[in-house]
Amino acid sequence: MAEDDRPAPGRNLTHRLLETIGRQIVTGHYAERPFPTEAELATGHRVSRSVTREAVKMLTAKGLLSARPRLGTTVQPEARWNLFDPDVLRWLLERPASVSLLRQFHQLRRAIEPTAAGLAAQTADAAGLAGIADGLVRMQQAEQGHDDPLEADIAFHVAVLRASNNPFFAQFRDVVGTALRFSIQVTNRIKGGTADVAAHGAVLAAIRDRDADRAERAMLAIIDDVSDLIEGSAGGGPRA
Amino acid sequence: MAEDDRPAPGRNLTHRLLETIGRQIVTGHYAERPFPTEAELATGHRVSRSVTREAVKMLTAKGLLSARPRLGTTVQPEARWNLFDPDVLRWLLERPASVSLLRQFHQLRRAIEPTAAGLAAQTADAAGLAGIADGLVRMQQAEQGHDDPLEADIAFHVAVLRASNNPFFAQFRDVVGTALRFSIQVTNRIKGGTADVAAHGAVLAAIRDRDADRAERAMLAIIDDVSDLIEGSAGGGPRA
DNA sequence: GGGGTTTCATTAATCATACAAATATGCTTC
DNA sequence: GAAGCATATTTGTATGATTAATGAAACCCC
Repeated sequence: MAEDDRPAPGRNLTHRLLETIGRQIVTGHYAERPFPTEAELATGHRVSRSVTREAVKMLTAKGLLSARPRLGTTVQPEARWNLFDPDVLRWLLERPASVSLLRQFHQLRRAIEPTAAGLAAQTADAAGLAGIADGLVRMQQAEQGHDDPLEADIAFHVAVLRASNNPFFAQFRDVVGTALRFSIQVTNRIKGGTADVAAHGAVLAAIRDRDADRAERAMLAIIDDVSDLIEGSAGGGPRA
Repeated sequence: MAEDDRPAPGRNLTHRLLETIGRQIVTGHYAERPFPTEAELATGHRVSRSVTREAVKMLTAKGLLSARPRLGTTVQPEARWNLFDPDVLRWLLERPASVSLLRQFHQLRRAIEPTAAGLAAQTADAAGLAGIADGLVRMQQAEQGHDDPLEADIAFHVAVLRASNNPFFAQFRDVVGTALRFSIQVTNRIKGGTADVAAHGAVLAAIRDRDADRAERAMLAIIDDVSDLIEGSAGGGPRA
């Protein structure tokens, strides 16, 4: 038993078990075999029932599990999972065939980020603008080796989401961060060119000018640029 | 104690407590006063500590709480909440000043749904098309009093999200459903006109024709139509 | 034999209690 | 004052007993 029971670091036993089981579920470990009962989980992972129950309850809260007396604990269909949960998102990356996942990320970014940029142009306050400007500065510094280019890029995009002044858009910070970190792995060293920083600068300029339409288009250009790399060279979909 | 401790129906004690505390947190009950300790929660709600801990763990999983020894349990800043969690979404509606929330919903729908319609036009399979068509039929029947117009409307929009073949877009079914149900309350009886069904029919037609661009625009028209009602008559933002 | 009802076994749900670990707080000491 | 230490508080972990829900099997009546 416990064939995938790597220690999985965490603050306490419950979080460690949460990580272990969550990863197992998302990676399809229980796709065929039935999910164990409370007692089996507890003995299998050498923890008490309290710890087991609390971990199961957390996974239930994230939509991954469902527990009912007599029926036992069962894995929920994937459609019920809270995909925007940071933990679930992280576990998703650990399963194979994730190129399609990256494509889905970018389809989502394509919908969200241009609109967020447009909203930012309409509603961003001083703090919001400062955050975006700071992200751009970091990207410029990264070009000269004074900052991490990936983290700077993420900071810029997250700042735009925040500046939209809509908490729902801000929720996508994890998705965007994950997608960008993941892009690097797949397309292997795509960012860092000067053209890229210029394109980001264009977004900031449009937002500063309160030109929502231009901000949208500028952001869309950035994302399509990456999408093209992912698709090979098949072009970026609709909107001819 | 327990001034907002309505029974809150639920399968079991843990879920009942989850509902009660979750609603209290989201509605700002603990904005000023400190969050109680485990022991206080247990005695205050007349349940055992196990039940309390499991409810707290579920709220932690949804990003609403954070617990550390000696520090106690504290409410997380709103930016950490998993706003797309169906429970959190539902609790959000119970707090006042929700007109801005409705506006935020529609800003999100405006970003998501047109893109989803475009993707559906590109990738929808037979089942996806059938789902959308079924939603449209229900709307037509609702017009003649044979179905609930609100539920039919929701079914249509959710079907489009599903047909996008991107699980992330499908996640927004709760947001869209919530937004539509909520719209009814605020704008009071806006749907049901024949023009509305025709607009939805246009979306389906575009998707059937595999015309992504037209599908996007048709869906955008539907959403902007509702947005205009929400904003009074201030028009729908960018994209002149 | 068929259809409904009851019983039963299984499993999660709940309660209660004990002890362990972490860590702010305040005291003590230098 | 500053550093170190004792202590009290709060969450974390473990365990045993009991209750409630429920699918499945046994059963009974027709």
